[in-house]
Amino acid sequence: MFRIGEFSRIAQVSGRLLRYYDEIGLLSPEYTDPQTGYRYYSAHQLPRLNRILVLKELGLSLEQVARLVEQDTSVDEIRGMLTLRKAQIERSVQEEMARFRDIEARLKQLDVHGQTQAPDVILKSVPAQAYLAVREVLPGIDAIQRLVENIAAVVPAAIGKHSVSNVAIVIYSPMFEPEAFDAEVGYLLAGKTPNPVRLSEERTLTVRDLPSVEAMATLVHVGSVTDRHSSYGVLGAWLEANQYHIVGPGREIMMQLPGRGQSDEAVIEIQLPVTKTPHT
Amino acid sequence: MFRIGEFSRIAQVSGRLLRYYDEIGLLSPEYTDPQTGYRYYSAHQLPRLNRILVLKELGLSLEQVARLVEQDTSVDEIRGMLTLRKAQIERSVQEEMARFRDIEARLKQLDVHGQTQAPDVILKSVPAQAYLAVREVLPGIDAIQRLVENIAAVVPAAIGKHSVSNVAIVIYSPMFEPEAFDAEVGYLLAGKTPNPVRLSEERTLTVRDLPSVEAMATLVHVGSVTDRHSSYGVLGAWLEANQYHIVGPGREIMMQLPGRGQSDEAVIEIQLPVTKTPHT
DNA sequence: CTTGACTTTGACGCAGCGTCAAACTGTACA
DNA sequence: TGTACAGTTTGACGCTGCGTCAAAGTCAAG
Repeated sequence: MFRIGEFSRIAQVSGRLLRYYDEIGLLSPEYTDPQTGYRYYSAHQLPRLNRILVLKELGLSLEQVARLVEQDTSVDEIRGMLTLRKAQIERSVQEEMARFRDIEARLKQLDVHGQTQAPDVILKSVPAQAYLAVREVLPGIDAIQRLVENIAAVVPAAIGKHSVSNVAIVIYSPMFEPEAFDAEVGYLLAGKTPNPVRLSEERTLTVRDLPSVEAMATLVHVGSVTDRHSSYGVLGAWLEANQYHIVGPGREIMMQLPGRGQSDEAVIEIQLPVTKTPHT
Repeated sequence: MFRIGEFSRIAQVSGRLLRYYDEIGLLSPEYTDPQTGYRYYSAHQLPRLNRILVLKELGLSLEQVARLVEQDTSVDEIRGMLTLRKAQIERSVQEEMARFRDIEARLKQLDVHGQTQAPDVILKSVPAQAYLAVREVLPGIDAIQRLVENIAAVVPAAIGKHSVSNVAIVIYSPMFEPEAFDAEVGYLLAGKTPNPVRLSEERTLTVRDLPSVEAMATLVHVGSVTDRHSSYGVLGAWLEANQYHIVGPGREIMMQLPGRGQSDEAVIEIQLPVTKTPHT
């Protein structure tokens, strides 16, 4: 019989660990003196402790380890837990390697451009959204901008400030036709769905539904509304580097409209629906 | 300006996270109402939040993230932290893959033998140890066993129970010569170094030094002293599976001597010094 | 009997929030 | 103008697996 100090030296573990395992019932000393509380371990408990240690090193939780070291655990259950853990490891290795590549890309960017200020791309899923908008083919980006301002001036007043959230644009035309934008412009809705809003003789905003998107590569553009292309460039580079490609119409959410003084900074979240490119 | 709820929906994070980041000074709202404590966030804070989120996803601690998002952090420091993290990831991937292989081996063992009771191999380093022993070439395992019993009966009484720890055997002959064991037998010492002990006319135990070993593959054998070979088999299989090979004399530490009733179970830790086999 | 090495229980700390709980605030509607 | 309800505040505990004191009790040697 060993006292806790000697036993811990033999097994190369700390006394605190042994006390903790006793506390949670994972490994109790063979005998505990009821007077003094002193713990006495036997050499026969070493195999159990060792098994606990190796299972723990495999990354299993102590709760799982506790199940596995009970001898009444069926072989099937053991197999199940190990198989599960194996799958977890596979996933975590994949994730770690993705992080690794991401860090490498950032380091390369640091070396090449010396810049640390590129906006960050975030991959997220967005839910379906009610949308009060009008779809049109517009002759240029400034036409869109005027329409946005027009809508921003009229709509909140018409249906109540509290039931709209942000101005959003959905761009259906391929990115590279600057002369004929096929786009939807309008407000994302927050509260209950309102009636259509007449903007002018030719334009009426109606309620539509923006579908949910599982994987949306997004980035927040801050600055002038006219130089969004740089942000699109960053997004495009990210897609390429991370093996994604575009699978639908992009969106732009105007988190903050530019001030009328025209030099005020706008904040726009650019969103592109994507899927993982099957890697060769 | 958004209140915390809307801002958290926009950024796809929980309100609790935003409050926590405020608390630790990582991201504070642009304005906090001094009367009510209400937090008001601006769209311009989204890029910072997003940067925090991606850096966190890279596995950096919030403390590190806090450094990186301060704009007065030098490019070199950023490079250093990312490079460090990259190295960490490499290590952790290696470890995960080792665990993966270990689990696979255990699953295979489950399938083939249906057994869950094989003793567990533990890799550890052992420190140098004072050792009171005699070295001899013995004609067989039972001769060793008798010598062990002889020593166990004489030595503790001679130099005091408290200054010895366990009987140990060091085996210098290659494992496969059952007829001529070149071995050291004696006691590991705990307290101060004693004088030599005369065991019989021909045999005297002297104090030596067991060198420290960095990597020792160990396993605890429980049962009869005569069937240690099965445990050696397990150890050998482990070495092969994990790409280790033996680089020195093995040891056996008798954690628990067998009872005189001869059927009593002994507990022996078998130790083999190893190094990693360079993989092709 | 004293001393010094060991051991006991108890408590806090860690990282990064999730998850209540109790008490306020803001606002839409009647 | 009152009220109901949704949103917000601070505060606290929980989680995982122990490491690290601290104060108080125990053991064995001299």
